[in-house]
Amino acid sequence: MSTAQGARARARIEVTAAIKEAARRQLAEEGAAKLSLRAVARELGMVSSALYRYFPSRDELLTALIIDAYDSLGAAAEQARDAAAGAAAVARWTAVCEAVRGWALAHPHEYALIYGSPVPGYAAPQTTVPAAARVGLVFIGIVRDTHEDSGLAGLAVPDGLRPEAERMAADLAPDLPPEAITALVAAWAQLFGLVSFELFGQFNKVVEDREAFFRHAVTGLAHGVGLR
Amino acid sequence: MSTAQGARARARIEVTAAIKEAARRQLAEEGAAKLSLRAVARELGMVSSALYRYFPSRDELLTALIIDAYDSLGAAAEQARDAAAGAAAVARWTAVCEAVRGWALAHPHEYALIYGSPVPGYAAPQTTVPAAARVGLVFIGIVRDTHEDSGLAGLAVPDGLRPEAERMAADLAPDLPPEAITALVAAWAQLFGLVSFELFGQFNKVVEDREAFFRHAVTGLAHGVGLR
DNA sequence: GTCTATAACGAGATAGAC
DNA sequence: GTCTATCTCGTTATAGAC
Repeated sequence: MSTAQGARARARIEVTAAIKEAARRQLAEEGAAKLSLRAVARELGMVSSALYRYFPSRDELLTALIIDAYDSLGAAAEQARDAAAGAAAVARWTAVCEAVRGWALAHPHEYALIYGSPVPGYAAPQTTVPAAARVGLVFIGIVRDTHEDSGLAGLAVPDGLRPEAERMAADLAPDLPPEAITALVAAWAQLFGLVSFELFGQFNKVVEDREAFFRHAVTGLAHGVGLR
Repeated sequence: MSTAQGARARARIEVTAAIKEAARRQLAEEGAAKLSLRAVARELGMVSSALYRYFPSRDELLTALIIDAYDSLGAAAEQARDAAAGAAAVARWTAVCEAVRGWALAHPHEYALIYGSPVPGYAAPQTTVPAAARVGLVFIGIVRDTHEDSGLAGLAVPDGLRPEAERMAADLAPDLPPEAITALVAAWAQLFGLVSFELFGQFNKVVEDREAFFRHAVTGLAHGVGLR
């Protein structure tokens, strides 16, 4: 009886994975806006209604893909952070940035799903938030280590932004100075600007040696958050 | 006869504009991936085959929308630059950045069309390049003015990036130092990272006072390209 | 209980004959 | 330019296999 349940549970996990895999393939070919349950079912030799045992709606399948993508990116970032554990703060920062870029280049359609244009008619639920936060937390961790260790350099915030900076710090990392959190959020957005421009074709005929360019740019971002 | 031709030409321009307008509405509702000539025709009370007199394919209609969007954004940037003509370099820089953000907030779907995920199965032709370059040229102009006037401050490029920096400078602005062009291209991508994060929902529950945050972040970008 | 398959709905897209 | 027949889609109800 327990083995029967185990087999069923295992089968369920496998089918769920197969559905998501097929959906990711479709994501690459048609884009998120055209993701269709029927096409996924067809590819798997199933009938569309059978998919509803695994995902209650098309939107929930999309949500699962989004969470998987955020988690995969987050894991890549965490792994890069751990692999660079002994290095200086700037080196750890750039290592994580390069892991983000590497993941994006390896998974362009999943990247577009989470950091590209919103899917019309779809609103991501709050369930995606923890997975989405993972990358950011890695960067916060690096800044926190430096803050506690050698301190952060050259950060400032104008008076007009002070309340918002304090609000963000209270929300995201109460142990860090508001100036650092403000710079961090900006650097976070700017990092993904660099990745998106490369991935979405904006650097075509502009930047050729993208790896060197990216490394230099994210080193600048590291300095911008007070790492030295 | 010349009046008849004039009227015909005028009608053609009007219909073309109506088609693009309807297409933009569809862009907002269904997204670029689902832009369909048939739906556009329906909205205009035309038959789909009639549209082919104005746009030879869906892709050409998309291209026209993309060029219009780039031109509209470019014009907004140029206007902001001209309006701030007398001000200091950093103020002119932030004014143009704020115009970019303002345009994006006012035209979110057109922004997604040009700076969001690529449309599956569509590749933008070279015809879009001049329009796409307009915003960038505004920023180059500000940096050039400062370079010629008071000079640029604190720019450097590592040895590994030197050849690429020189290649980019030769391509984009041979009269400017390669360090400045490198910083400028990075700032350009980072600016759109800030705008995209706000527009695509990444700042939800993170940044509340977006205007103040943006102003501070782009001031940092201005410093990053050597403006003081 | 858990799953898959059949059939159907209403809506919309599409292809082709006329 | 119009009409129609045939596709697609998400989703549900239902019946039966395991």
